[in-house]
Amino acid sequence: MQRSKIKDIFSRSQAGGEVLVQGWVKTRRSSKSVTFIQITDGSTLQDLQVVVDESNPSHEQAASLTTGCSVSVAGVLVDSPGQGQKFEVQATSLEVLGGSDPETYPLQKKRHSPEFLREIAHLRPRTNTFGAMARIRNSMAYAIHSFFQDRGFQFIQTPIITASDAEGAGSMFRVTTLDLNDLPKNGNAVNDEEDFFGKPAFLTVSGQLEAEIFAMALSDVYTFGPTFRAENSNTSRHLAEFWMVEPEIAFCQLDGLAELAEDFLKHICGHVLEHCQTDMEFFNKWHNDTTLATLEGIANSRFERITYTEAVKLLESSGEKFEFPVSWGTDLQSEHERYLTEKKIQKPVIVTDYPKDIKAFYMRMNDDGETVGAMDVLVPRIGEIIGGSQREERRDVLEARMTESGISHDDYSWYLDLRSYGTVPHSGFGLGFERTVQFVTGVSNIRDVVPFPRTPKSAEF
RNA sequence: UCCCCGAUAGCUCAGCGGUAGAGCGAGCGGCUGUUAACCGCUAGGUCGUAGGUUCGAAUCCUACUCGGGGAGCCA
Repeated sequence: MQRSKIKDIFSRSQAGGEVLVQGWVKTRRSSKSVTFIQITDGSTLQDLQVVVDESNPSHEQAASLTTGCSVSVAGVLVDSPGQGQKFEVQATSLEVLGGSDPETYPLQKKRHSPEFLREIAHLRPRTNTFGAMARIRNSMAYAIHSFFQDRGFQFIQTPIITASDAEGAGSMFRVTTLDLNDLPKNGNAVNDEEDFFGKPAFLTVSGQLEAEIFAMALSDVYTFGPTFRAENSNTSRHLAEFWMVEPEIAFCQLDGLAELAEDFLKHICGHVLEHCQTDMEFFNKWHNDTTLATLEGIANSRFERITYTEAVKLLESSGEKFEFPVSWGTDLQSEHERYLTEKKIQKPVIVTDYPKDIKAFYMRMNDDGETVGAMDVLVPRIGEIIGGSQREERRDVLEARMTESGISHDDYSWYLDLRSYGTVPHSGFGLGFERTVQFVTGVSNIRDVVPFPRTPKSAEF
């Protein structure tokens, strides 16, 4: 008989017929005459109840099952007389595939703290929370690809190892094959020529600059892959290794980019609401009872658009007491972003046109000579979820900004070339995948929305 | 990296100068359909690590390690 996934069993319109189900025991409840086993196979949050009667030759074995055992059960799918489930399986045969010593198995049939589960990251996918998280993460990754594919974007694979070391997005991890206990020296300095690539190499902090290369040939492109930041950031919103989505669009200006960012977030939220209903209801019930309403709000509301200058005025006239004072020319603090998106406007806000001195060299200079065509999308709870800009396409202006920022024209001659040969207005943004999963699920710590979190002083598994 | 808080049984926590406690989990027994079942009994701890104060330290002090909340950097 062919194995049925539990998700498919529950999507049947009626009971009846033989089924073969295989999975892991969540809990078991036994009385003298009957044993109930809840099993999960990860296809859905819902457990399947298997009933083993006293008359069944496997009853003794069934009654000794413990949490974590793997089983293969054949039986008849029947309507469940009990509360709590539509169908159940009346077992005809039961085979234990793998035991699970209850004295040492760390998962119990009760709630565990996220901190404890992180220590057993090889077993936490078996929990309700982490299983639901993995399914939603999967569904969101699918939604990201389908959004861009439907719009004719090309998926570009940018390098993970890079020799560019000044992309302006934070400290980088060095990649080397040199013997750290016996470094080749050139005088007092390390001789990088002896390293694998003949020069220093690093893990990428962003695929943006390389994506721009392809946007200047294929028009609309995106990257979706791992990025690395060696910042000593210890917060619930930062990882040293995380995934980022970076579209880059030729012939597109800042307002078009804002439209795309809004459509993109709405598509992801809509997709999750449509395809992950059971898992989302679980998060809404156990983790954050506002997350479903927030997602529906996003899917159905128009994002607010304000300039940085307007945001500063709103904050100054708010009457709110902030720890950090607001003044034109300094970056918005977390508390300012939260005030705007949670209190003042109460939905996602796209803030544009920031002062040039607090933004990266590649962002396009506005006509006022003071601000650049930058764009941040702020959402409740998380703050900045998307950061992007129109790129500076004028070679002379870009060169001046690079000089100002102390960036080598020689190292980035290829980037400048794009402005010499058929330059066009273009724009792009970056979206932190894990922050988006955090936002969607309402899970408070970013370490719990990624299978194996990498943070300062922690790289287990 | 900075500020605040924490670390005691497998898990979640109480105890806060005088010989270590609970709930859950686990083990054993019971229970004719249960819903993270229920009832009874049992076992389980060098109180994060290293120093110090004291007649006596889980409890007070110092340092370190790890974790949480917030901040900075950012996605």
